[in-house]
Amino acid sequence: MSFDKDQSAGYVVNHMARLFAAALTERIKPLGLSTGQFPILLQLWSEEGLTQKQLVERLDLEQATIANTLTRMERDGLIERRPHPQDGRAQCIYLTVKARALEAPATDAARAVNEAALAPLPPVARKAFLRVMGQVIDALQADLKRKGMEDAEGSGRSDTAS
Amino acid sequence: MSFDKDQSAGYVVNHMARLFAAALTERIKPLGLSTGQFPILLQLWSEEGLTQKQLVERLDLEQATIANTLTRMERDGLIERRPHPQDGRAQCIYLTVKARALEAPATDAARAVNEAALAPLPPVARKAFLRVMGQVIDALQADLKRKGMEDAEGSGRSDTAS
DNA sequence: CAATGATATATAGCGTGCTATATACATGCA
DNA sequence: TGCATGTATATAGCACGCTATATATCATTG
Repeated sequence: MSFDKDQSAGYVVNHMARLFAAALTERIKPLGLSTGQFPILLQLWSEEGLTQKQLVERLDLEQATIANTLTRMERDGLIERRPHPQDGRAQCIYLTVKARALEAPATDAARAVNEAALAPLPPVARKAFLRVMGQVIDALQADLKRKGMEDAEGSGRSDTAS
Repeated sequence: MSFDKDQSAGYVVNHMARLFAAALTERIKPLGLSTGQFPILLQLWSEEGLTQKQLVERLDLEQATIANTLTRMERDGLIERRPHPQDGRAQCIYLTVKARALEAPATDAARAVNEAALAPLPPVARKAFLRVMGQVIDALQADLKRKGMEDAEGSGRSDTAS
């Protein structure tokens, strides 16, 4: 019957995610960074010269999302796109000196956010929290995959209706 | 030193939130609804005729966000904005017949998403998960409040620097 | 009653993420 | 070689959420 949003996992997760984003924004805005750039920077700090395709494979984001974020990062002087030596369609993404210098302060900022968010939880509960979120992520990915297949089949055969 | 995104609460929460949104979108798109409309509908299903201000107070969203979503909902034939009888600045938001009819299927869809997401968790763990998320939300809100005050003070007095 | 300040809503502008589609280059096969 | 197909990136267009600001009305006070 009734639907209490504060008891709905989806609602609470969304709210929590927006608060995480706000807290991270507060801390990295002074560095000239924004939240969407963070995952890409994280990847490039550990492995530079990747193509956009490789970034897409490593981050759980769509190609178009990454392309747009890269454009903003180029505009902001964080990355350079250099032509790929073998493949004329591809580009290799390199960090600027400026972006390389931000690794320590930016990861410190992210750690501070996590620390603030998990402050009320003892270490064991923190690990449990991450583990549970991993399970939920897996369950949702399975659900999306299942749903996608159902919908694709349904258009060809209609005997699944009964 | 290293920063593993899959061990970072902020990253994982963001990922999980996007999956929740995708799963809900799959299920309510056939109803002609989108995720951002959901919290507003939930509120109006239980209490119609509210003003925008009252919605802002009840939902953890900014006024501008709600105003824009209401405009899209009006466009989609889900709500009507009627002038407030006493206050010429305000409007009362009413659901259309169409929107009222969507309560059962839409809340069913949301319940199905939560069920799919929490499927791997036994009931006790589900409750614990919600409880922990509540704690994290409180901690982040406290952090944002603290941060906001610090920044405001800092511009007036500089003796906090040492 | 007029001016001032507060309040309700709207708008501008941006970042993030998505789907769908266009474009440009690569590759493989007739 | 040339054409079809595939792949890497770009672009269009949208929803959602935010901050900052404009506008219109209310309420208060001189």
